[in-house]
Amino acid sequence: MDERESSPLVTLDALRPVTPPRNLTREVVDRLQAEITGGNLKPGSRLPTEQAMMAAMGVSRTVIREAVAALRAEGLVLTRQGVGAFVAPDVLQRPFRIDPETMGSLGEIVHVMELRTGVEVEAAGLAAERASAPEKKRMEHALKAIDRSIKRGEQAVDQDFAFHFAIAEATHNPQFIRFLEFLGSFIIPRQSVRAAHTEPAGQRSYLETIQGEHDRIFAAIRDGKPGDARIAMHAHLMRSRERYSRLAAELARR
Amino acid sequence: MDERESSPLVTLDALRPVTPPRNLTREVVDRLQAEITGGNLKPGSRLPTEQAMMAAMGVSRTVIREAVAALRAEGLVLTRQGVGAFVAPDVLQRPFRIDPETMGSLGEIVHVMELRTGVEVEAAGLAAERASAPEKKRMEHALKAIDRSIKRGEQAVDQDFAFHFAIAEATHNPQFIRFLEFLGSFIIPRQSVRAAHTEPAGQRSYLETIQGEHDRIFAAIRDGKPGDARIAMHAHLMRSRERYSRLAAELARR
DNA sequence: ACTTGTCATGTTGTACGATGAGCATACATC
DNA sequence: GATGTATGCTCATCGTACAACATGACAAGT
Repeated sequence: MDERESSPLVTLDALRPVTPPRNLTREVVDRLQAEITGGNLKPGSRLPTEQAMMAAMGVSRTVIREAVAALRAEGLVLTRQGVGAFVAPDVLQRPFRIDPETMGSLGEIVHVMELRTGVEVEAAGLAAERASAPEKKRMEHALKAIDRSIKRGEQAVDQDFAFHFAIAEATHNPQFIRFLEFLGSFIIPRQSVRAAHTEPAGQRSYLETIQGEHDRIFAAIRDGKPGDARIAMHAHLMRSRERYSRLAAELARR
Repeated sequence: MDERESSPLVTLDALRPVTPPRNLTREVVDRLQAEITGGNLKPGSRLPTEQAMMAAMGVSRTVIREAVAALRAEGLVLTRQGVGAFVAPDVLQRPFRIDPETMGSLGEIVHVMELRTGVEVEAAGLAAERASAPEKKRMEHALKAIDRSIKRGEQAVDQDFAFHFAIAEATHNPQFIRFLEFLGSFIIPRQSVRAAHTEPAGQRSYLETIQGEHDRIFAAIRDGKPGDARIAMHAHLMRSRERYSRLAAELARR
């Protein structure tokens, strides 16, 4: 019996990356955050002074200050020079996040696409009400850029996004622009999955079908028909969603 | 002519809270963040050393360290003692935030409501496709709770939200639930403005009108009609938006 | 009585020096 | 080639000092 084969250090469980240790700043952030979210430190209330926290936690002022800077960046705390640090009044207003880890699952991608559908349908309706002539021109240019990309045998990913972005801009509502930018971070995995499952000839036909849908969306916006724009955008995004729903179902069967 | 009446300091425009100055840490955070989100500092790439940044920006190491702590808290940067600070690999996947400061403006409230419209319209359509019998029951109970609150002379704020929340749950998509929770943080100012501008008798009539709209939404969902659900929800939220658009226009004229 | 000015005290913001801890690389040894 | 050691670099923490800001108390003026 070889000794090395029974050593626990040779098992796969041990041979994985070592997690870096937490530093003191992280520890202080977590403690203060727990006090805030746990309700012991109410919105608007004043945190202990730096000196008091130093004494109570046994760390230097640097660690306290860096922790407060971190909490400030997270929007949990406001500081006023000469006065003190305070729990932010709107502390419960946390950001909306999509965990990138969940985007590895096709089912989760579909969920995000459903959310996107709602936002983009409403954007199309608002754009039809509000788009200026230059903004309509921009959409038209974006459509032409998609055409050119398809002719070159490319997938028109960036150009596709630019078209949708132009619609968001035409809403004259910065929240739509920002939300689409936010969602833009999560579009890439979708595109790569598309590339992986479509043959070149079928892919071009597919892209041209999508471009037809784009044309219908644009026509409704150009002609100032919000209802038509919504319907066209909804149909366009519904088709993409169905494709991914089918993929998700196939993978679930494996 | 009294001198004080012509002094510019007596006008309402000057007599508002003075914005505290940005500190150096904030300045450094914004600069580094711009480099990261602007693409000059790629995910995984190493930031300049603390000494280099001190020299380049003309600030002390304290300011640099506090800025890096803030960026770390926002997930943009990872630090390794002895090695350096690095742009986080998944840096482009940022949270979606609504700045609470902007919610003091009625125009911005309308923007957020427009975004919410898109999400809730799609949620209503999906709920009509997917709601189970218990979930429909939950919506029905929520409607009854609104009725009871109105009869008591209350504004049914929480009950109203519960009805919309039940719809989001019936989508079987956690992103809708999470987004509505996220938006829930911003609903309160809307409710308070509503209270300030409606007389008691008109308010009850208004709430009953809204409840009629809720009934139409619920009927479409219960009967499994996604198109009708979307139209009813859109009409419901459009009316709220128009009210606030009118308020914003009135305030702009003052 | 009310308003303005001054001063003392407290608190955050910034800067700097020092030491320790962790990491990567270079070089020596086997 | 593998292992051990030394060195230099960089972040983490601590401590001191001064600047800037804010608040409250008290005095002086009207």
